[in-house]
Amino acid sequence: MDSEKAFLSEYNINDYERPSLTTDVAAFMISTEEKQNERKGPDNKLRLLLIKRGGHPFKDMWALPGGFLKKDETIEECALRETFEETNVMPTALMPVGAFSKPGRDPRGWIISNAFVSIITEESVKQVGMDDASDAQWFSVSFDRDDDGVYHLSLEYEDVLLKAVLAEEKTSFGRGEFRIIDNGGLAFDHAAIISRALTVLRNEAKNYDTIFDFLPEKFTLTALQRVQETIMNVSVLPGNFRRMVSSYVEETDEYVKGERHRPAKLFRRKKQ
Amino acid sequence: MDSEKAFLSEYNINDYERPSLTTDVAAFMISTEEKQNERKGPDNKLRLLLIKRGGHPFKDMWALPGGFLKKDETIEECALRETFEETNVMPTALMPVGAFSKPGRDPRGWIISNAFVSIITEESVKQVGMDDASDAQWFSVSFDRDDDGVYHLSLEYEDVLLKAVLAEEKTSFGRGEFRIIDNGGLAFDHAAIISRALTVLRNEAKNYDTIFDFLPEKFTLTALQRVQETIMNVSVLPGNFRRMVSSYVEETDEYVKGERHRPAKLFRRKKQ
DNA sequence: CAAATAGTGTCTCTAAGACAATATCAC
DNA sequence: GTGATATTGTCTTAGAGACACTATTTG
Repeated sequence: MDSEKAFLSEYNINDYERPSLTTDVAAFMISTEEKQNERKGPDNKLRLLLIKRGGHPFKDMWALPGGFLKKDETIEECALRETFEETNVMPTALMPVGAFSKPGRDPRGWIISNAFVSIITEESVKQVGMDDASDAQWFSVSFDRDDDGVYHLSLEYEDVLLKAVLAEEKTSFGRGEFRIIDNGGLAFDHAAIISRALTVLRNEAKNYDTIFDFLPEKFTLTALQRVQETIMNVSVLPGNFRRMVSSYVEETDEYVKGERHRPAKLFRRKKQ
Repeated sequence: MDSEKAFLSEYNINDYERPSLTTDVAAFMISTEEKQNERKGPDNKLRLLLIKRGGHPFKDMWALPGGFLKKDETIEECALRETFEETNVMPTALMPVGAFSKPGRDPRGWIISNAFVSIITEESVKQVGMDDASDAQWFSVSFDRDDDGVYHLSLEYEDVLLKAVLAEEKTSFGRGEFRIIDNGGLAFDHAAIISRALTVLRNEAKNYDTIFDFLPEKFTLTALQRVQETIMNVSVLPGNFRRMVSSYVEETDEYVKGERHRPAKLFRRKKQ
């Protein structure tokens, strides 16, 4: 096919106008709040990694980590690289959330973003050791639909409270699209990206397949249950939960001792 | 915030190297093959819309409809526009499949594609009236996993037979990624896009929510069942299917008469 | 022993699969 | 009537929710 070679040598990609392409990453973690009262187990919270923007636009507002795609990398590689550069946290798992392309979503111009959900284990966060004065912080997440069908996304870190309000527009498929009513102090359209990311995460957590990424290799079934409950914002009876995940995990012969109650056996994910 | 205004007036997006962005659309239809024997109902086939490439690269090979994103349109609008321009078919529903960004996927250069699944009703195809000599044709689809875990994608239209072979690479999430072993005559990485699109479509069809988009407003339950069975490549007992979709549909008082058997009541989708 | 979590067993309810039986048309 | 699909009902089974009960640790 010499004519194909000839075509390609003539072809100049710069003849056409092009957008910029970014990735944004909604990195979630489950944090274990240490016991506030004696004899009580830990409390779990779903947390989202945000960075305070140091430059324009949206200077000093909070945003998802992410940045511009470089040549010779995939968007997944870009998402990992940017997250690590900006927060020092390296995600272990990435899941696509979708593309955001509405004209005007970025005041700098024609910029399309491909967004991802990622999952970080508490272990790896502790290793990084996040500075309180850092620009990157873990915000606790709450996301609910009120009786009028309006969604409220609240993100909280120490004395910073971001409260965004969104409406869901039905598209031809079941998959809804979020329209921002109040961005609550979040940069760009990140309130909508976060809402969609949470929806994707919850949908995925139904399969008992995603939730393992929040935990270290060996874990107790109770820890696994707390992860599930925290993501889905539901509560399950322990007996039923154990039955439901039983086919996804296998025993080890190790135990967690030293707690003020019966030791729990450690499990690991079963490689099907 | 005058400093933000100042920043934006200084900002020149052309200072950075950018990719080109395209959309590709995997448009599916269920075709009703007319009865080959007397007294027998119609046979259904899942079909995919492909176009024969008129120019380089991959000249004369078959590809998904799609094209470059224009300024001031969303990627969804681009997907609809390009599909209509290239095939004269206007999709009624679009569902995102993901972004394809592996370097080298397009010989013209740095080009990222966002792919969609779309669904076309047989009705609207008949209205368009597709020419046999046209560059756009509906290929019947078969997609199966053999015992070795290798996927075989076969697309057939008259005497054209495209047989692609793919492997599934597990990613950190459940969602697999398809690697092309043999593109079977499909342009670019479209064999992988089609495989992923079929996976997304099948996953979605489980909800009894997507399948209505394949049919006109009023339909018989048997027609609905054939759609479901064709997409999922399974067969269901009629009684059970009726029970399962009963909450998604509502009766009309119209019937389809003139067939050689008991007339079937027409149903419509229930607006929940 | 008390308090707490770990872990097991069982009842119930529901949704889905199998299958049988009846209904109504064209010819 | 015959052959076809339409439509309804019932039996069975698998899985999830509710709940009660036992086990094992620390203080």
